[in-house]
Amino acid sequence: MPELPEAEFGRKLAERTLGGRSIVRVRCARDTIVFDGVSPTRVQRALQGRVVLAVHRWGKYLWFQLDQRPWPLFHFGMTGSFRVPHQAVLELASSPRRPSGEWPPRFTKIHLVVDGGGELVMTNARRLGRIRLRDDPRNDPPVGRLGFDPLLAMPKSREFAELFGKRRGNVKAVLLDQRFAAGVGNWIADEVLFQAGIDPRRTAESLGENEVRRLRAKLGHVIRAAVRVDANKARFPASWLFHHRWGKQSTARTSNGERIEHITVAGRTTAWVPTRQL
DNA sequence: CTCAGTGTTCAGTG
DNA sequence: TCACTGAACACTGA
Repeated sequence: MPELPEAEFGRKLAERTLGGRSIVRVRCARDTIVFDGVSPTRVQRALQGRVVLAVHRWGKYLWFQLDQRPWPLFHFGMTGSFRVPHQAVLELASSPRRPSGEWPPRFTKIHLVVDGGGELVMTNARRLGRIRLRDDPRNDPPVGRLGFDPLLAMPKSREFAELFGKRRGNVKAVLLDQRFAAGVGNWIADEVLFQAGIDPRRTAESLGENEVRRLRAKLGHVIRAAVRVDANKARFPASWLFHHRWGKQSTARTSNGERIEHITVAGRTTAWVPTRQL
């Protein structure tokens, strides 16, 4: 699930559920991988009794601003999400399948209950997600090493071109590099390049001024559009590559009938349209 | 049964 | 320092 729009949806969900509340109960799974550099017990102690003042996001990372440090820092990996007890509308947006009746859900790593009865869990089936504690999540690593957040702090055109100009390697690798733009993942990178009409294998230095401007504009556009619909894929515009990219094989076509090809770029499966991306 | 996958990090190489 | 590759992590679903 998790690229910037999914993380932003999780942020809103957490803030709506926990904001201004004090945490009255914490249950942590015994998981020594997802809890990274800190025991589940220590996380439990750090959160128990604290007030959640706000929930913040940078790129794909989320953290709680509490009335006392350290603060918890979350990353969803490839399969994680924040969930709250059955709320049909929200479930639709966060999980494509499984109406799921069980609570807490399977693969729950942390389960929070706040005063007033609100509840939130983080699930993580594949265990590539992480829960950490940080004194200053925004500035400590790993968040401190991230580049700009395209939703919160998109650089002006000129600065964007400057940052981009320092990069080597192919343009898709640059988009995926979290030290450049925080929050871009595989499908967003492909979608942006598709809409900008740029071949993902092109080197960064081969792009002209107009292409760099287009790249910036589409990056902002794709992310804002996905955030606007709470990362609900069914509501992404019909023209997006996203809906067709998994057609796999030679049958995959865009809404205009153009052939979609699958290749490996920057070590990731890449869907692109050779007739449109030059 | 096998393999790829909406991610990150690290080791090794050039 | 930078960039690239491959592997590791863990598990599900095609």
